[in-house]
Amino acid sequence: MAIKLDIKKVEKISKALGDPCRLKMMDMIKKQKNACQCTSIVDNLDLAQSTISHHIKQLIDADLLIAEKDGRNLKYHINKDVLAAYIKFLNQYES
Amino acid sequence: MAIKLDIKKVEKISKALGDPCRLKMMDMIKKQKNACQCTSIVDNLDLAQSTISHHIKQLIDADLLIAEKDGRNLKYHINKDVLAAYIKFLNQYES
DNA sequence: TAAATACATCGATACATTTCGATAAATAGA
DNA sequence: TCTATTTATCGAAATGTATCGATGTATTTA
Repeated sequence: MAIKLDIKKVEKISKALGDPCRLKMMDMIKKQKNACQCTSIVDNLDLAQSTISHHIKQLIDADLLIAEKDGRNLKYHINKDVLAAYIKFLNQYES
Repeated sequence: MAIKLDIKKVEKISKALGDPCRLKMMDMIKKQKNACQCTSIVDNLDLAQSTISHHIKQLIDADLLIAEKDGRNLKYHINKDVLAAYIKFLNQYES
């Protein structure tokens, strides 16, 4: 079933995507077959671990990422349903 | 020809869409057949004219809106090419 | 030409976000 | 159980954004 986003949610998703670090994270997670650990993000971006954690939280709060426990680590993957809903919302402006 | 967005541009567009006032403006402009004057936005949102002007500037700087002179007024309409390119960028994350 | 209208710009203030280091919490493995 | 590892949280400092009122600029119309 398709998700329907309200305007508040669209705002939150847009905000989450409006930062270079978070866009890079999305890229990394996508490239690593939609599963990526926080530690490997810390290794690849030149930011403190607490900062990365803060950014991930925002992507999760926007429902763009889903976290999944994997032993001691967390693996993240992209929430395609929400992304699709966001794209659908934007498509509205195209017609 | 299709527009290709770099990451900096994607960030800017996302940021522009990450504000409730600006989303409302996009809605208004869409509903008024993609052409809308600043004054009518001021009438509909409860914000000072200078604030509206500031928001419009950001949508224009992100190339989401195109301004067009219409006598003493400016008319705004949505830049569908840029919107399409933004959507295309996001689609990347879906596959 | 003068007045009115539409929009932009400026400076100030309030609010939000980014970033860090320090530290806490959870858990895997010795 | 103890230690090391992974992630989250907290408080503080720096930076960025939203908002306003006042004012500037351009243009239409009286």
